[in-house]
Amino acid sequence: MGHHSCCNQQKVKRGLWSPEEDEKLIRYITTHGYGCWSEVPEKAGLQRCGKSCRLRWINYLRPDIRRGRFTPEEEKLIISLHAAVGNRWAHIASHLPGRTDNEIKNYWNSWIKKKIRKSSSTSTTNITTPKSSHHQTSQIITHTQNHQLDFLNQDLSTKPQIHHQDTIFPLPSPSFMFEIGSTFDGMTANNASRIDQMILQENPGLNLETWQPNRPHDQMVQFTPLMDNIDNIMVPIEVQNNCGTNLGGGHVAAFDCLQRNEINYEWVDHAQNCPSYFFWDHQAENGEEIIIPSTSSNMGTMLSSFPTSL
DNA sequence: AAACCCTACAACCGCGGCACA
DNA sequence: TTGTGCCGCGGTTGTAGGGTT
Repeated sequence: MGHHSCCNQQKVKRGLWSPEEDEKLIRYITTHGYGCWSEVPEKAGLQRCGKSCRLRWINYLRPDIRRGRFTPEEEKLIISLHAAVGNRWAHIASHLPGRTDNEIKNYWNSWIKKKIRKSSSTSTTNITTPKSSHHQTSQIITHTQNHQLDFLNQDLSTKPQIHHQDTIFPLPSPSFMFEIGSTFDGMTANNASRIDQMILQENPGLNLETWQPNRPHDQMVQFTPLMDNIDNIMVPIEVQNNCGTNLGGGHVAAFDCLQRNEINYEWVDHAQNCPSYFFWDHQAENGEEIIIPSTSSNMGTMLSSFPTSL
């Protein structure tokens, strides 16, 4: 027998939930919570297995669920996220408040069907199903290294919320900045690969002087994510000396325009082929950057405390 | 009016991962 | 270290209800 023999017991009811069953479950969960799902059916007086109760509550009964059609914004977000992470429905759902993984999965599957039907009924060339677009995106992710997408794997529920009106560069949507090239101590740092255009959209017209007048060689680029709830965007970089020799590579975190006082680096020294990390604190200085060495363990802490945009 | 088809979405199933003894 | 129980995830199936023939 497998893990869930409880669902095969004869007394356990299956299939659609009746309004009476819903009422029992709602009454129980709202008064007792749901610490242990396996205990819920008995305590709530239901002839169901705990798993079925959990599913019913999560996907249908919980009060913060959002019903109705997906908005164009939600649809765009789903498409972007799916392009980035594939069929990780729970992860995609975590970016859409009130929507469940099941709902998004169902929506996507019907959307796929529609698209396939549409494309097969029109042209035989240039057919693009979501599956093939995902394949293309996977190649991009591999190329730019998976680390660049670490921000997609974070639990965003506990992140501080920042309001748009606080931004230094007023934009209709949250934005991030990072250096696409900079010069320091006779070395240059460049981002090693192009930014995934499906995830970030460049905002033209940034005033560099406004950013950092004492470092005119720096090239700052401002990007707006095509998805909400993004923080900690990791951009691959390479550093060369003034002869063009590669000194190392790693990732630099793009930093939020709203709180541009933190930059995190993950750095791999090409000569020693070992990772080291440091934290670049802009707030502690007066126009001078101070590099504070740190360990890989507190790197994780810093990344998780990276400011969030909404 | 009845049979059939299609679609949306609710619900189930098996599996992997985790916690704990 | 291993076994067990549980949770959560993603794939899949079932079903209600509306539309079409």
